[in-house]
Amino acid sequence: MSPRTPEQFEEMRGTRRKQIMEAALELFASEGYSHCSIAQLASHAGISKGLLYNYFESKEALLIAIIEEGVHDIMTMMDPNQDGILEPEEVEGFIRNTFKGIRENLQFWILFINVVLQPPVKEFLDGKPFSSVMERFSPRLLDYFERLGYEDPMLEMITFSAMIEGYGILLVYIYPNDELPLETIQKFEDRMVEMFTRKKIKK
Amino acid sequence: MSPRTPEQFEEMRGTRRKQIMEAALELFASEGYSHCSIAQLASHAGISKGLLYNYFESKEALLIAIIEEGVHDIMTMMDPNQDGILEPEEVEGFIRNTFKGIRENLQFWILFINVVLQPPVKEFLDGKPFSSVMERFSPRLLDYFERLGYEDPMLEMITFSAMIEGYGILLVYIYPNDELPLETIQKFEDRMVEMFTRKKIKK
Amino acid sequence: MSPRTPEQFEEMRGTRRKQIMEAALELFASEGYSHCSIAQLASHAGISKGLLYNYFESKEALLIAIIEEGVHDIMTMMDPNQDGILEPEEVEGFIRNTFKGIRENLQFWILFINVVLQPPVKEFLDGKPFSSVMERFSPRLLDYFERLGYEDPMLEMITFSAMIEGYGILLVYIYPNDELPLETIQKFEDRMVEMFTRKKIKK
Amino acid sequence: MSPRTPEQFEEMRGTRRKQIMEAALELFASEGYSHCSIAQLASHAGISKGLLYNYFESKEALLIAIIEEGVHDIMTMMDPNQDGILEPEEVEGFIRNTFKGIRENLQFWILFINVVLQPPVKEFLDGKPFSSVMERFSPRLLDYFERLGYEDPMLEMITFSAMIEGYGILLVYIYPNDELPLETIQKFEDRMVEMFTRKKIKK
DNA sequence: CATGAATGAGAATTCATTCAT
DNA sequence: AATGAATGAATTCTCATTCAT
Repeated sequence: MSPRTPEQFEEMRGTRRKQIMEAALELFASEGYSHCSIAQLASHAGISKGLLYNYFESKEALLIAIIEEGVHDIMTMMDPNQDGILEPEEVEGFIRNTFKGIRENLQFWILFINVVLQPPVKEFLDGKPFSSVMERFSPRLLDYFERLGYEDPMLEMITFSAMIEGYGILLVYIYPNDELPLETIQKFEDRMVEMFTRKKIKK
Repeated sequence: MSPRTPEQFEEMRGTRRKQIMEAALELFASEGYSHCSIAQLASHAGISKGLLYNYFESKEALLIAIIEEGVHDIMTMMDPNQDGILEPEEVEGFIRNTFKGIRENLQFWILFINVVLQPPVKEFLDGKPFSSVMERFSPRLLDYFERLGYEDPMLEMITFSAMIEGYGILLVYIYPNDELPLETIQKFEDRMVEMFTRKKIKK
Repeated sequence: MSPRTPEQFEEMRGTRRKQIMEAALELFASEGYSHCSIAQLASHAGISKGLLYNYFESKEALLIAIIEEGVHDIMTMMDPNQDGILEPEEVEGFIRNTFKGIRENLQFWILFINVVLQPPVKEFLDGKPFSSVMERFSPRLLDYFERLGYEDPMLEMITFSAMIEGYGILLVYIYPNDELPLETIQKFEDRMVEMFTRKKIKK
Repeated sequence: MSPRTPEQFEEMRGTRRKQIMEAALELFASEGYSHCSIAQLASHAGISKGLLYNYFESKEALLIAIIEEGVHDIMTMMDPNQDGILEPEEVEGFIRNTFKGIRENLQFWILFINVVLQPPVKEFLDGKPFSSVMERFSPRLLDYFERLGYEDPMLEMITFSAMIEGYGILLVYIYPNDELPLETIQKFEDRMVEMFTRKKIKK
């Protein structure tokens, strides 16, 4: 066997890392971060405790890596064009993509809101580029509602945010096992699009 | 010095219990349940570790007691008439009272959603009369939207629930320090009342 | 109500003390000394923890008091004439009384061997007049077997002791619930009497 | 430095386990189970507290492991041929081996009777193949005495058991420091052999 | 790279004993 | 005399992290 090239090593590392993160996400989401021991995590990933530390500095670092990656994935899905001025089609896209993202990464979403709502864990998210999915979006949304002539842009933004977050909670907490009819979900999306992309005429 | 009467002891116990629960709620909400040690809890309540166990069987039992009391308080506030058929005025009352309840027990609310979203902790809520604030309410809401002629009662209920939950999340997570203008909150409430208490004419 | 006389107080104290000791004996014997908490003991005696300390300095003091009284009772039963030279009738009496004593105070006996076999607890028995039921008896037994012409007095004493102790163990450990036929017990006694009270002719 | 093989790990574990059990036996026997703290046990075994839990689930599990092994050793010594019909030579072997076993594992024997006599601890021995050293032996002994023509087989078995148990107690409790002359011990054994292996002629 | 034995700080919990009333 | 709330030291047990091999 010829010795592996540096690139091969690098790729192996990447694969392993991915494998650990996936296993950890599963466990974190189903058991809760605090209840998972390193031993459990390692065994669930099929490796030894020592090796885990070869890839992640600490349990918390592993968590952060998972969150960062997940948020990045979702953010990417939400809005590829992050700098311009929002147009109704973009808001519609945001709504539909967000919902799709939540549904397709439900496990991650569970972990995310768990983590994000834990007061002491919140800290390490501060200043990070993802501290909230909505935060970077807010000013542009406000501006958007303003331009479209909504009477109270702030109210619209609150309603918008609440409906997005509330939908996520519902999915995770009230209907965790696909109990929500797809048709209803579809209608809920349509309603949001309807509510937040129609030009208003100020009185 | 005559010995204390059983009544005196009873009163002492009641006061202490309250005091411990209040201190614990503060700490749980600000630090997260897992991060609070018994030592911290006791010291924050101004008592010894041992005494805490005189009042609560375990850390978890303390948490449960707090949740039970809090849920009871909120439930009481939401709907005193729990059995009849829902009328629009009752739904309006429910909306306004729920919001009021959340605002006035914000600390409890923080703890509640934290707990309720932690997978392994969720279990001990199962079968309890409050497993979700909404759960008991749902069937009557469905019936209510049906009677009022809403086109898709299920969709209405989902929207309703999502807006309530989402509002709670917003308050706790996005605007934890009263950063949300009261006026906007007021308008959000009004909008919900408007959305869910107007009789519809089915096509 | 006329105030109680000092004698009445004294008697009350005595009664209470007795009551506590009896309750404690029950619990110690059934649960084991280490597993009984003061709270359990007090509650089983129908009094408060504080009052228990009014009568006994400590948990250990309570145990010692029980042991002392029990040993005294058994010793009294075994041999009222503690100083003279042993005669066969006395040895027969000793055997029969010991067995009777064990049977009639089985609960105490359980506690006694438990305590006596616990290495660290043994200490506080050292130097006490009862450190072993047999100890004071041994020299006189040796002398007795000598006088009766037994070939090896030491062997007889060992056999004698072993049979007494072994019988006690059997009763407690192997047949704790009166499973041993009275007839067999009777014959065992008779055999011991037969073995240890017959004059021997040295070769 | 190549990593350790599973076999190496296995061997390390075995050695450590043994070492911990031996240290614990010493301490349990000399201090009493209840009085030994995990800290003491670990320090006496020269390891950290945590490591002890790597090998034994709990303090009680450690005790049970020790008892099980010890009983197994003694049982093996007592009677390798566990199923056949008893012959006098086997009974003689049993007597001599039992005594030898007790003498050579005196420390274990001390722990064993301590444990076995503690009411609440007794439970975990129930149903175990060794609940009493004698228990499995009893039916065959009864049958044996019957066949040999002893007048009251039950009486013989009781006497037999009592002398064995009593001897053990004597050794531990009355003469813990080799104070009993070997010669006397020898004679006691001979006497038991004499008593229980001579064919009787029923009247 | 890979293992899991080993550590030790810290967590929850127990309980004999004290003490104000 | 009587109560049980209150204490805090000691105990059992957990687990993230290190390290020799």
